Amino acid sequence: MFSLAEENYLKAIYHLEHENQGEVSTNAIAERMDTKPSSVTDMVQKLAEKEVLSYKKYKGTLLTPTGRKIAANVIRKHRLWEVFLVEKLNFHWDEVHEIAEQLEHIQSDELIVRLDKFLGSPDFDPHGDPIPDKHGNVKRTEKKLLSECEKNQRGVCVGVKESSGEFLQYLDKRKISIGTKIKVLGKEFFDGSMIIQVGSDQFFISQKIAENLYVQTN
Amino acid sequence: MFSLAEENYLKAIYHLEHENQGEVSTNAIAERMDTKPSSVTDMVQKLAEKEVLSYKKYKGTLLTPTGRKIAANVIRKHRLWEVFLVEKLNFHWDEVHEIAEQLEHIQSDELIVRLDKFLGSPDFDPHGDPIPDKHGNVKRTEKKLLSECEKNQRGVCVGVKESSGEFLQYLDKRKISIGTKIKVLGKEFFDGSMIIQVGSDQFFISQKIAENLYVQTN
DNA sequence: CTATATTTTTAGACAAGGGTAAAAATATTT
DNA sequence: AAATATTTTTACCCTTGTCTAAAAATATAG
Ligand SMILES: [Mn+2]
Ligand SMILES: [Mn+2]
Ligand SMILES: [Mn+2]
Ligand SMILES: [Mn+2]
Repeated sequence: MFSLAEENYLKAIYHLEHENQGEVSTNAIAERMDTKPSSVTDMVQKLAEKEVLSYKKYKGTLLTPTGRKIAANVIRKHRLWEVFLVEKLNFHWDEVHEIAEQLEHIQSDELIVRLDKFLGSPDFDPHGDPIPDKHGNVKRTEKKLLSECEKNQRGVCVGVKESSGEFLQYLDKRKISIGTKIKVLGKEFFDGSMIIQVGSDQFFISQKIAENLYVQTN
Repeated sequence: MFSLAEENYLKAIYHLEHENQGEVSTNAIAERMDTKPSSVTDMVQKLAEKEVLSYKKYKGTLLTPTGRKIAANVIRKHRLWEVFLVEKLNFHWDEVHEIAEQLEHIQSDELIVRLDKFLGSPDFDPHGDPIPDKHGNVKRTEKKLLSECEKNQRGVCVGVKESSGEFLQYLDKRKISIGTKIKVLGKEFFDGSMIIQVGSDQFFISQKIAENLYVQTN
């Protein structure tokens, strides 16, 4: 029904819509997909024909309900496969994204029904991101960046914004993973750096770290 | 390294080489891959450039050792995924081939190492076909078609030649699967039909059935 | 040993997806 | 309001993998 390339466009536009709250520009898509704006224009016009997104020249695009559902399903598959890779094949959470990028395009509804059951119908992937249900609905949780927390606030790590290997490996070294409790002991206004407590360890983190860690506060 | 299309050609040629013991003709490849001879000529010339097969105009092709290894690895992945689908996701053996056709192209050596371990390093797939090892070596077992058996011979079902849904469903109805013991009670020379015993059931099978069931005799 | 049939290759076209360069539209400065 | 900068689109080309039609090579029959 939809080619690998089309699925990747829909997924990228879905994510950009949520990040930017509104129409998605041609350039934004091109940058995200690491391709050229002219290629994006072509594809977006094709997808508009197929009625999975609305497009007006020079005005940007928005997914239709159909398009959003297709995109959410690809993301569902991506995240379920990531759970499989970590939980069943014992991959580390920083090793699974590239493989899931391939697996998310396998076409078989029954496969996903069974994979989901096999994994115990997980709600979140190994990076703390919510797994859309079979109808494309996502349970969005209250979360904020650690950098938005104040001194003495406590939170539980629920996800990462960045998920590069380097960053995830840093978190590992600091023994931070999904579910880890974090307390802000101090915050430097000049550079946004913090002193935090993780278990019995206390250490310094830069603003760059704090800006890429999602926590749920109570 | 090799595209999905290229992998499929190598796999088809690998199988044809084993079936026909020798060079594989352009037409044979076209028929197997459900494509046109002219397309095959194009692809075969490209693969010869890449030195995964040898090709002389009008003479047919043979895989090089490199080509054979690549093909065996695709087959390894196909069969390991089939084991996964049947053993872990509880698919039926007649439902897994199409999905494995997609999964066999996922590119990640580490994934296959771990999948193999997760499955307990199986030697055979759900249809009784041997799984090549990581070097591309296949343990070929002594097996023959049930149609080649004589009256009163006993054998164990070790595989199927056909693996269409219809055939596998027929076998199910008759309670025949890999490992099932079969005894030939009678054989009709006129049409090749047989009376066989499976467990406590005795029934008639046509030659078409007997020609598509592999057994190991002792 | 020709004549015919079959197989295989070549030549040219097409669709998908992507790239360059230039034109057109929109945004931002002055 | 013009001038300039940026974004977006168009026009055209490229690669992969496919197809049709015709030409060339090989195999088969008389
Ligand atoms: Mn991912
Ligand atoms: Mn993830
Ligand atoms: Mn199969
Ligand atoms: Mn099989």
